Amino acid sequence: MKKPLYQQVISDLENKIKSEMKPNDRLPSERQLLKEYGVSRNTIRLALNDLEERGIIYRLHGKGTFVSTIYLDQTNLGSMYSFSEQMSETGHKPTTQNRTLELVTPEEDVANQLNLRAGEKAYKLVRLRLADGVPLMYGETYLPEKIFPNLKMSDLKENLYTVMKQKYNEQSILAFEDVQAVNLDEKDSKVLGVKPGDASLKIFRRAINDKNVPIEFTISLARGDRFIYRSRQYNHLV
Amino acid sequence: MKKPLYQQVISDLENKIKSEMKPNDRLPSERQLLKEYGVSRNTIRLALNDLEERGIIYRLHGKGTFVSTIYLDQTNLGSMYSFSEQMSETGHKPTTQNRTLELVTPEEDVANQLNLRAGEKAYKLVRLRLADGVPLMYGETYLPEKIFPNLKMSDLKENLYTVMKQKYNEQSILAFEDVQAVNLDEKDSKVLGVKPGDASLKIFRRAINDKNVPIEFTISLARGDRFIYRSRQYNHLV
DNA sequence: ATCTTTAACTGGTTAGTACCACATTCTACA
DNA sequence: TGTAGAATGTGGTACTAACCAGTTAAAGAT
Repeated sequence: MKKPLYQQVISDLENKIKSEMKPNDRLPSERQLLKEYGVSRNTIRLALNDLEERGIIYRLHGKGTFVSTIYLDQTNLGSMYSFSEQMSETGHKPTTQNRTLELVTPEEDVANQLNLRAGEKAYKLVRLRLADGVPLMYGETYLPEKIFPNLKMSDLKENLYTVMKQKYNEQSILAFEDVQAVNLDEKDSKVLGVKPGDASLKIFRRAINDKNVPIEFTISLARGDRFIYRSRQYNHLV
Repeated sequence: MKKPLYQQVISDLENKIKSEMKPNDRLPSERQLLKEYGVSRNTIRLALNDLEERGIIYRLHGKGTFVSTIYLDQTNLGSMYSFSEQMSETGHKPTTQNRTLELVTPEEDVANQLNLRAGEKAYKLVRLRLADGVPLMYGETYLPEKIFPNLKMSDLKENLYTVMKQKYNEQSILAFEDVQAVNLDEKDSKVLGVKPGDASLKIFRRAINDKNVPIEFTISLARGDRFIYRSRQYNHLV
């Protein structure tokens, strides 16, 4: 499985930027890059578009293409829609401890979030996420039984979203996330390995599939000193 | 001032989608669109890229291009891009105290976020936001002088984004927001009217205009017990 | 010397063509 | 009557070739 050309250019430029360049340094012009890599300008621009979109570079008409500043700070871990992906991207080794998986009748608030009727059950999955071996995030995930029947711990060796897709052909198109700051209590602070009272991000995530049916509800606690929630907002007002 | 072709295609497609199409409807194929609009495939793909990036459409290799589900639901508030709007929608009376506005040479990290060169100045605006008279959020906003020359306190009777648009014809298309949980120190806790050590959301916002030029950088502190950061995540990963 | 013009950069837009990879349908062979 | 395979449609990648539109610095005129 060989990568497309422009993705190779992306990787290469990204590495060079990371290792050899400083913020606001100028990159070679598009016409120079085209010669260096032996590809067309189209391909170069595809690669640069990607880097620009991800905030790694910025372009100024008539002046050139430059290294952004935001890129370097490693602490930027991004929003949590896929913990493992984001970790890998930022060069950290992500691990997940699946602690418990049980079939429960959820509390009313959780049931509401999942549009469950009285008595309908859901799987409750408790996970601890670590980066480079350090606890970073603790999460309780609820998955409706009617959508994910017969879910097993052994399924969860894979990424959760992979399991959803492959075993159940379910996929989250849209997720709503609410983020709140809380002071950790004794118990939770112990789990995350910090002091009681330390600030923590509490993230509520509600994911729905393409038919607007809720398929996941997760409550997470993330260490305030190590986790940054990142999102991007588009304003298409026109 | 005539728009580029592909932007016309974007507007036109966007209108059609809004007025005539339903979620998951299929758009004409790229090769059909190319004939309809009398432009090259390159141009069509540029337009579709934009719509895809903004979550309005999604593409499936071999199958076609489709209308996303998210676009319809009007609740387009996304996040905190406009404090006042959001508050009104939730039924609270928002007020803003503009405390200070001064022209400063920002620290390096702020300068970097705004892509300012050494010595370039920015307006620093300090604001306190209240809901129903209770302090809720404290924010420092930096605005590049070269983009907003001659900014005055009296301009700020209006909503900041209204001023940007009307006085300077600037508009933020995309904003990156990083959200972190912190424990408040003595000073900040006093401003927000809570106890030192209380958890708070620290929000970094970097907004750029349609030319990818940073036009705003804001650092906010929001009361953890009263403020929830809300966002939505689209996954058309397939 | 100073100002104006021009030339030579930069990224931005557009056209046209070709082929690849995935998905579906139609067709021909067993 | 199936089933393998071809044909056709979709988006994805890639190249070539121009020209447009800002920016900067060199060349020229005053």
